[in-house]
Amino acid sequence: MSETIGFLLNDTARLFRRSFNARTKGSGITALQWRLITYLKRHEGIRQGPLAELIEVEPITLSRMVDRLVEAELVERRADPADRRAWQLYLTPRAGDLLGGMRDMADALTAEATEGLTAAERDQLVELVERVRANLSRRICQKEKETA
Amino acid sequence: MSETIGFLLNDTARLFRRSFNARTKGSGITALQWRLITYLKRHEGIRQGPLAELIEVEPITLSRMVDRLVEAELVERRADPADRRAWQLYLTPRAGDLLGGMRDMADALTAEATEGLTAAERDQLVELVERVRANLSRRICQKEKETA
DNA sequence: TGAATATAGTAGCAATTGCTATTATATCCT
DNA sequence: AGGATATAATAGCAATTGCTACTATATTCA
Repeated sequence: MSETIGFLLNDTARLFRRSFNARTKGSGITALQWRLITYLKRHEGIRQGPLAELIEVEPITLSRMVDRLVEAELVERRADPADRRAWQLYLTPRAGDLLGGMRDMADALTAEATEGLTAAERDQLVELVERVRANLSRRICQKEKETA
Repeated sequence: MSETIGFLLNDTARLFRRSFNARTKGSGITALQWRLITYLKRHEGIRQGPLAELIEVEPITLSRMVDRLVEAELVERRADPADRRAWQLYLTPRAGDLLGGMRDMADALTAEATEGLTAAERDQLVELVERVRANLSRRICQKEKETA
C-alpha cells in the first residue's frame, strides 16, 4: 500500500492544475506557462537554459513555450550582450498586467484547496512536502552524477 | 506567495514520476501505465469508461493506453456479455508477474522519498494531502454540475 | 594561435494527449 | 413497436512534448 503517497501527490497536483486551467481557459495561459512567468518575474534577464532547469523541462520544450509566449506578447527575447548564442528573457508590460489578476486567482485557489486546515497544518503540510521533494531531488541529482 | 502549495505539490509529483520512469525505463512501463494496471488489479472486469474516470484521463486517451497494453500483452479486452458496445478489461498473467517487481520498486521509492520522516509524520502528510485533494475534488465536481 | 571540446539554442521526427465528430448499440418514452 | 436520445468506444486532426541531431558560438589547452 505504500505507493499511496506517490499516487496521492500526483492526484492532488493534477487536480490543482485542472482547477487552475479551468479558471484561465479564456486567457490562454496554462498552469505551466504561468509557472514560467512567475519564475521569470523573479529572475528577469535569465537565459533559456537555466530557466528550463528551474521549471524542469527540456531546453527545446522551453524554447517552444517561449515561442508561444513571445507570440502572445508576454515575453521578450533580447540578445545577450556577453554571448551571442544566448537569449535573455524579459516580461513585457502586458505580462505584468496579467500577473495581478492571476495571482489573485491563484491565491483564491490555494485558499479553497487548504480550506479547513489551520495555519499550523498548512505550515506542516508545506514543510513535509518540502522534505519529500528534497529527498527526491537529491536522489535524482545523484543519478545524474552517476550517469555522467 | 500562497501559490507555493500548488507549485510544491506539482514539483514533488513530477519528481516522483521522473524517478519512477527512470527505474522502469527498460520495462516499457510508465508511471501512468502502472497506475492504470494498479487500478485494474482492484477492479478487474471494469469497462473503459469508468476506468478512464478513475485515473482521470479522457476516454479516448484510455482507449489508446489500453491499445498499447494489449499490444504488450499485459491487458486483455473481453466483450461485455451485457452490452455489445463495451469491453471488459482484465490483466494477463504476464501483468501479474510484473506487478510484484514493480511494487517492490515502488515501495523502495516511497521509502526513499519519505526518508527522515517519522511514521507519525508520514501519516500526517498523507492525511493533510488527502484533505487538500478532497477540497479540490469537491470543487471540481461542483463545477461540473454547474456546467451540466 | 588554432584545433578540440563544450555550450546555447533550434529543427525534424515520433509519441502522447485531448477536442470534435462518428459508429454501433442501448435505453427511454409515447 | 419504433423514433428520439443517450452511451461506449474509436478515428481524424491539432497541440504539446522529448529524443536526437544540428548550427553557431564560446572556451580550453597544447
